[in-house]
Amino acid sequence: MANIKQIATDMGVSVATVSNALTGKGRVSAEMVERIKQRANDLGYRPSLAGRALRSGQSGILGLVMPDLTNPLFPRIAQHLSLAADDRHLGILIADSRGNPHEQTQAIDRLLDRGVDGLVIVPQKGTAPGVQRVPTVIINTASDPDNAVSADHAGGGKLIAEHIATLGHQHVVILGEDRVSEVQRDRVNGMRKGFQSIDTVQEFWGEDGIQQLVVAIKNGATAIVTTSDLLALRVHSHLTRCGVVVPRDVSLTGFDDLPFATAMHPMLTTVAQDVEQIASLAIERLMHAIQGDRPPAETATVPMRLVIRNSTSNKSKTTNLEIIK
Amino acid sequence: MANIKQIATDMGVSVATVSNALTGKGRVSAEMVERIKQRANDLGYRPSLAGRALRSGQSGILGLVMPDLTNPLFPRIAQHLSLAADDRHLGILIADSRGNPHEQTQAIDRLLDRGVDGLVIVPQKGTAPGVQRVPTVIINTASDPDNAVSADHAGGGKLIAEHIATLGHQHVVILGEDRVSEVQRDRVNGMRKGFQSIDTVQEFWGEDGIQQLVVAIKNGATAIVTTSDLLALRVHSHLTRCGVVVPRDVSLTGFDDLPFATAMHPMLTTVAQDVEQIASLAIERLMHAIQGDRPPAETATVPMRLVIRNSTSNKSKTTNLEIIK
DNA sequence: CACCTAAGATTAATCGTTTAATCAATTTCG
DNA sequence: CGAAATTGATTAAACGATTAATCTTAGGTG
Repeated sequence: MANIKQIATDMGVSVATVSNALTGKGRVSAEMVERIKQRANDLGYRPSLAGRALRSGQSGILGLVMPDLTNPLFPRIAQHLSLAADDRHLGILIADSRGNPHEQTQAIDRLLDRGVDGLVIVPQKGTAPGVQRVPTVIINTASDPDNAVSADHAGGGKLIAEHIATLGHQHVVILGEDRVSEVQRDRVNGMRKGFQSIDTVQEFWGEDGIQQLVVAIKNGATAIVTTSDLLALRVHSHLTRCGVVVPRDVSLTGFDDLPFATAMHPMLTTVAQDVEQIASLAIERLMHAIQGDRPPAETATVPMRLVIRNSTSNKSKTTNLEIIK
Repeated sequence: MANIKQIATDMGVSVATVSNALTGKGRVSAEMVERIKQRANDLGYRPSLAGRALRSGQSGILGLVMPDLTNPLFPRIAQHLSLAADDRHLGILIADSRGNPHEQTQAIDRLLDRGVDGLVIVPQKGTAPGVQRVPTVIINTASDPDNAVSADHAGGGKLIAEHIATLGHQHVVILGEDRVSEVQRDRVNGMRKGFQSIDTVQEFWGEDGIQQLVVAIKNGATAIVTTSDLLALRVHSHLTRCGVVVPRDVSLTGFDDLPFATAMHPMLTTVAQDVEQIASLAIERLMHAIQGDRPPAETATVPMRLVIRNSTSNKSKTTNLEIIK
């Protein structure tokens, strides 16, 4: 591996001159700069980031902590984070917090030990990682007052609820996945706002909730609004098994716009996060913080986008339908 | 940040002694070791990986190159790789090759520039990254002769085909996603092996292939065997729209056992990769190569596992069914 | 012409760790 | 008892880059 000393001796100058020429600092004659760059290029010289890191105290690496790497959102977040980081010549080191808060702090510590310059944390449900030794940005915890970037989950909930309301539904059920998750609660709260003008709003949670659906439909519910696409797929399966047809008998919505949403039949009406903007905002804030600028303390909220497909339709005419089973 | 020199002056010894005490090398009295460790602990000392990396020439970081971070397999690979790496105190740096071969080499270069000790590459469809400056293991290209770890895609194809054959189907169609992908071709080849005793085997590819399905079914096909779960979900949607009921009218299988496979109705019969074993094998080989052991040159093949659910059933009695549309 | 300035380059320290070479003191053994 | 071996510790170099301080030379100025 070619290093700076190699180039220096080749050109008969000091290492300092080479460093200055390559980084554009200090005073080096234009001609010398040119020759040094040429030589560096010929040698295929790549600066040692280890040497640089040691000297500068900065590793050029950001850590990404996810509650669970199999989280369906992880790929997209990772991808856009990675893209945004590439632009700034940063690397992304990943860590899995394996679904429990204790491992989460361990994961953070591992990254810290590696000398990451900053941290992007998607926190475990119900946890709020405290302030760290390095600049940190939290993703997707709307209620966290600290430096955070989040999709506007409440806004998204409101959006999809209003869509349902506009279609004329008067008896709806909100189905959440997990009460512990702040994100899910935010979504549900937003939905309730969007449903203010509606006669009957029921709220169910989890697997039990799915079981109650058919009864609710018998009692007149014409729309089911869920807090996740996976949940919606599960509901769709369950309803199909029970002879309920979406969207003819009941409208159904998801949340997050996962890849399979378009592969379903009917294609799922859902609400999408602008993951790209969230990622670039996160990196931007991190960079500011790393460079010592005081970051804007408030949470950055990124609007969600309603994606209307075929799983929602006007309120069906028949109020009570014949349910099989 | 506490460093080794700090501890040294605190204890009135040389930095070398501290280093030796902490790493367990060299000769230090047991009592001194104890005291130094104690002090290091009190100070919350964490060795600087940058210093260590510079000195040793090893960064303790592995690079993971994926064809596309949104690849549905990515989360699981990343997770298990991350776990296996943690055990060995290694970090995982991710890079996205953004779907094209050119960016793939760029991604590899970026990781190399960062001084990764090894590379795990899940290659772009149809590409075979050459030998790199650092030990490298390729995942999921069964035909690559070099150091590679792969699920036994052909074996998996054979497995699922035999399952269909056992159910009595005599007219089947194989549906592939993309001809360019070696993995997909391996799967299809395996399927053909499992279908040797069967009367009629048709082979379709891509979106066009989906369109031909209904005609094939009209002509007597009773099972559709696909090379991916996502494709199967899409097929299922399409067939449902056409009034074909799975598995009553036709059996359907996927490949990979993605998370949504159990959320479908019927739950998808598919074949699962043992991602955990692939990941740990990959890391293991990488470690051997990094430590200079000559690695086993041949490809490590990890068997796949048949996951029988509800989307497959015995050949239906009616040979030709009335297709709506 | 003497003096000051600026350009262009060098010297040497520094970041934190590892490790080969060395040294002093103690123990072992013929 | 003296030589040799062993133990416990130190010294100093090295890894590759950055950078403040310094030096040398040439050009400009009064």
